[in-house]
Amino acid sequence: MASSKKPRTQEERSAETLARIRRATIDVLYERGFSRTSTTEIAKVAGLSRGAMTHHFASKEEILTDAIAAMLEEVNQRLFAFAEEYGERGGTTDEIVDYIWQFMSDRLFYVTMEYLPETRHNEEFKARLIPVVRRFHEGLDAIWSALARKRGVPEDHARIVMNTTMCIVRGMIAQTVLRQDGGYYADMLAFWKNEVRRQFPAPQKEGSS
Amino acid sequence: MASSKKPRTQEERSAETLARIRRATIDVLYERGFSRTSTTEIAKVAGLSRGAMTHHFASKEEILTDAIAAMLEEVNQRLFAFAEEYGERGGTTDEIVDYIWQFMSDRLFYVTMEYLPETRHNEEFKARLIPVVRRFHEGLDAIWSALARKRGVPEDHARIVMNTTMCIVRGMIAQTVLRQDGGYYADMLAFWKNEVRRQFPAPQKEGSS
DNA sequence: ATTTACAAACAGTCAAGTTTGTTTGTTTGA
DNA sequence: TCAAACAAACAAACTTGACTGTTTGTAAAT
Repeated sequence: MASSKKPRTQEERSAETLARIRRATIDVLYERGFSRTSTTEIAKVAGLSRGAMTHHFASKEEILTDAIAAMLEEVNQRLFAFAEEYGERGGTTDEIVDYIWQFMSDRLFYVTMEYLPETRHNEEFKARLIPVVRRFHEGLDAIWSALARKRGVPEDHARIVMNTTMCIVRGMIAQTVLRQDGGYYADMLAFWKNEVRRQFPAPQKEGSS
Repeated sequence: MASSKKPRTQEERSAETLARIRRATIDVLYERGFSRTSTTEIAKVAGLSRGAMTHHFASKEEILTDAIAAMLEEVNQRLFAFAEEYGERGGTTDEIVDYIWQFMSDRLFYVTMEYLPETRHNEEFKARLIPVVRRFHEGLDAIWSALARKRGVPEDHARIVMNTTMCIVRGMIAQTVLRQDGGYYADMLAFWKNEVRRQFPAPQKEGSS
């Protein structure tokens, strides 16, 4: 019975364990909710002992903020990538709205709703998250600024439309918790896409109406 | 040291105590957050013993759902009252948006954000809240339907604009938790009021553009 | 190339503090 | 006198942080 485990460097072990903890934390947050999220459960989902976690993190709060920050950073990566690709390609406004709706409703904002209220009651928690959230908004800005330049729309105005879009999507996702009705949200999204299209007139072709 | 307490009927005592518990529950929920809301704290804020609460409610969950339902019912009352008064008077669309923003950001949606995620993980909780939330939306519907009839706009369309407005407001309030910037939200609200105005052309006068 | 010493990574247990539901006792109104 | 309204104490269950011990990798010395 030779051990089938390949030897890994300490750094690799550490990095992988941290990743496991982060993933487990977000999973538990999403599936069980903030008030039910215990370090015991996180360790179980991560397949680790609680003692191992105390080696990597000093407190529960540190585990949470680290996991959330890592999650947002990852979203940022994808956001900037999309912004660059989109800027070169010059896509439609509909596409942006769909993209935002998609990645927000795919767990991101549900997880956000779990920890967001905590920041109202925990200054440290809030202080730790504000910088990553700022970066998140820079990522969004990159997308809409690219669009604004292409369409010759003032960036200030683009920013307002962007922020409004984000708020609509947040509000819609919040509502999905108590109201499940696909058509309802589809109608609203369609309506909003129409409005955004109006705000960003297409430069040459692609005007469908 | 004669007791200065006036004798009250059992029903009065009971009703007042229930009201105190409800108020305290919402207060604690708003100020301390869902995960920090304990029955001990609620009792303290209500100025009651925990034992007294167990007489009125069988469980913590019952205390919470009762308080939340009562809060929403009270909002509904005001909503329907506004709808009636507004319908007779025939106010502006700006006014509606302002009104919604006002009562949503005055604690209502902050409290909602505290308990909303819980409904994702607690079916009983959710089942108890869905009917009151439905009534809440009927109240909103009453306002916008009144407007739609006055302006000769299809009610379906009014409903979409209404729901979008609600979602924007929800999303904005959620964002205020991590971003405080009065001007930012003022600009967005102004932009949105403009959009709503476009969707509901004034019947005769009051066209400002 | 081993051996040896050390630090990082991990597991498991314990005690202190909270929280909730229950139970028992007391006061107030019908 | 009886029941509702309230108070207070209790027990069981959780959760967290701290502490102790074991394994795994690293690097220096032989």
